[in-house]
Amino acid sequence: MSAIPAATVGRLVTYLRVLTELEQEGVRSASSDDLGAATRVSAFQVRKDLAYFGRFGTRGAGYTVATLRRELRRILGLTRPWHVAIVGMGRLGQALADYPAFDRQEFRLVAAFDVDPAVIGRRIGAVQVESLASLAEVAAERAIDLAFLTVPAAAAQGAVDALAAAGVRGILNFAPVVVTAPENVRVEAVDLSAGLQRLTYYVQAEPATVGEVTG
Amino acid sequence: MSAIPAATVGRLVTYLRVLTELEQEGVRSASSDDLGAATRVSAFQVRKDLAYFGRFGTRGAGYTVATLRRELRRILGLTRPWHVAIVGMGRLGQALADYPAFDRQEFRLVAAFDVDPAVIGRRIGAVQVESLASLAEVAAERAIDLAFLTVPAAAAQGAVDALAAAGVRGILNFAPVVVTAPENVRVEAVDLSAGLQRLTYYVQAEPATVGEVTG
DNA sequence: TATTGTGAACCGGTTCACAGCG
DNA sequence: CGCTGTGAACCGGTTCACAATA
Repeated sequence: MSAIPAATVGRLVTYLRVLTELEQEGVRSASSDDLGAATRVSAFQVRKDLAYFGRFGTRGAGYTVATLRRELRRILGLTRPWHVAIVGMGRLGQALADYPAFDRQEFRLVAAFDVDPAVIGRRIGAVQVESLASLAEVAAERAIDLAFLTVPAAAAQGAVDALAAAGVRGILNFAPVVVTAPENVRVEAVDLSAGLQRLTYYVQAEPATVGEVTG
Repeated sequence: MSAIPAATVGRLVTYLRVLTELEQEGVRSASSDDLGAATRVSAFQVRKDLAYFGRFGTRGAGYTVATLRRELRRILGLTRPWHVAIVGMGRLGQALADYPAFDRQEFRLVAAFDVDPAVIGRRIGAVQVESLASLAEVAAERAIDLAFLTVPAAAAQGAVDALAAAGVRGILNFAPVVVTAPENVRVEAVDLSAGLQRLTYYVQAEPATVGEVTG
């Protein structure tokens, strides 16, 4: 009932990965126990997560790998190609242009933008870098669905506004700032520096295992 | 009491960011309301998060920016320099070598490793790429605390094992796999492809805003 | 018999209201 | 008087036990 927990969506992604591996290895079926072991999640949790979306298993036998994989791909929206743009062609943006997912069918890099005249015009990966000023025009023309946002923190909010105005539906934000977007634009953060700082917290807090209050 | 919620640790990082900005702008004090507005968190939550670690505010007046910032840096373990290595010098590893945090004091890039002879020996950023085989030796010599793991998914678990054996305490895992590490080694994931797939889930699930069950 | 699917119990994080205090 | 600090209420996600069933 009601909405799906965000944590569930995150786990679906990892189940799908495992199923893809299993399929490649020729494994035909897997139990919630198997999936749980591979993803470090309890078998209860696996079943509950899947139950939000329907009944995919066979009692007594588990899940058919190919079927469940297909269902998860459908649930996660991976059955149609997504047009992706990279905004900000610094080091990180350039590295992302070679992201292996762009070789497969689901994600297609269709544009790259920057404000720096020294970068604009250069061909990187499959695309040529264009001026951010042409975003609206290009977004309409090539039906950009999603964007990788790899601009400096100070420029992130402005870029989000421009992307939202251009009709982009989802943004993967690599900039270390909290940005605000309209209701109809989804932002997911991939935050390296936050991860790094969480890491130092836990590492220095050891050996108390889970982060003792230092008082 | 007991352990600190992981979500709290994540939010501390964003509070710290905001405090750093405020300090640069010359702002002297901030209320939990101010911090909450800037980080998109309720003021209640801000106060509760901080209360896990002590009393940092002044009733009626809010928090002194400089003081709270110093305390959060201490709590997050950012008062001493951390020695970081990058394992896997593909595109992403190379991009990370230029990560701005390495210009500041808290994080120092002290080594870079790869298995590819074509890359070993090349100077990238502040370091020269070394063979992964020399990890144990180099880790001891340069007191590597943390590692950025940017190897292919298939190589990730092996690298984690090697890093753990070499005494590395924390790993920022960029590979799209769930890895297992000993108790005393903390792993934080920075997972681009997972973020991308969560994004497609939410974007396709619109316009039902929070992801309606499709049945 | 083995394993799923699920209502109910549990637990922990978030929200809240207000007491405490500068 | 304003804003923090916090015990209690609330809510939602996780865990669990077991009924359903191939």
